[in-house]
Amino acid sequence: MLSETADAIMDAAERRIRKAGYSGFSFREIAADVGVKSASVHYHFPTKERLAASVARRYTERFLSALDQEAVPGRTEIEAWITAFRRALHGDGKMCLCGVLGATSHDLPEEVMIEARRFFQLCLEKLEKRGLSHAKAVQTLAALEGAMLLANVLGDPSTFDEATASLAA
Amino acid sequence: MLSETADAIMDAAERRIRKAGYSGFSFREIAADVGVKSASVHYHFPTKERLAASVARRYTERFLSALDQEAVPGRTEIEAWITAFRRALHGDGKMCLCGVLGATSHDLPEEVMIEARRFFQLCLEKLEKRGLSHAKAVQTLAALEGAMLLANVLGDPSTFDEATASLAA
DNA sequence: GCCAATCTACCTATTGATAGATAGAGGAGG
DNA sequence: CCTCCTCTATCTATCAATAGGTAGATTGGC
Repeated sequence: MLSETADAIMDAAERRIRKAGYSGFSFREIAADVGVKSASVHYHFPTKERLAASVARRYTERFLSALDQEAVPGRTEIEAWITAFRRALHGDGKMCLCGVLGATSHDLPEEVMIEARRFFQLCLEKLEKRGLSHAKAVQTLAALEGAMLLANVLGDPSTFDEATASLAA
Repeated sequence: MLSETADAIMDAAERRIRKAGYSGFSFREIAADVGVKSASVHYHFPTKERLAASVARRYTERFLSALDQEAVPGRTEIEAWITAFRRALHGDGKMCLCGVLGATSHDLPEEVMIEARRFFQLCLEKLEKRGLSHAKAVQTLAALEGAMLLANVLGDPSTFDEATASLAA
């Protein structure tokens, strides 16, 4: 359903949003990344708000499905979450996309804010479905997002492992 | 040493950065908030980079000194940290300023990135000075920043208390 | 007179977005 | 096979608004 170009646009937008946030990327930058003109980006995604919202929704879907694939026998549920977040951290985009968006939540266009919030709501829902209390689910997700933030700002990926070490216990 | 106007400029800049990040505010917006022209903002802070870096440094100083004031008898060290972060959350700016900046760390001008990183380094140093292991310090700070992020994006301040409930134990 | 502080006015670059032209693919009908 | 039409996807060119930053005049207190 999505053309090759639309896919490449979303890839470029995801990379840039994870690095610089919603107000830190432009249509022309995305277009240059993909190798087209900015008008072509508008053809596939009429507004910046819609582009960012589409990218956030795709990110959420991919993240939740990646989580399912980390659930292997002999590994606790929380270990699977740690692994999934660590993979997101070590990919070329360093931060969680919805973490970056969520940090400036009060300045986002509505559509984008809703998608960012949805990521966290679905994560909590999933954690609770695995038997965690609401409080424990919130604590786990906060610890994982905070660990990514610290690793990012300190420029040291091993900080993520240190920060999440006690979660598995 | 700092004029009244320079102070008001930093106040406005801090509010806007906490809401929208480094690329989410402009000299003209700050000027309008304060009630002067944008050229006057440039007079006090020649570049955007220097303004943001100054704001981040002041935020760090204020935060660390606020921490000291939360250290009352009969309250554990970690309870003081939770209280200090909760105060930052409930102020008009919802997120931790250095948390917002740190999320887009890889896109910041160098001076600003250094100040954001410094906030986290000093926080860790202080936690370790109170007897926490490095790992425990990292876990605590990650949990607090993550708790702010979740409360912010979910639009529910009580999430912060839920997320930090187990830290005091 | 001097100096800090503010102003008006402007510069160049970039922003998100739109209009309109163009090129090519794929049918439909003769 | 050929012509006409439509649709998709891209382009060029442009818009008004806003960005960060600068030059130079003005104001008012010491």
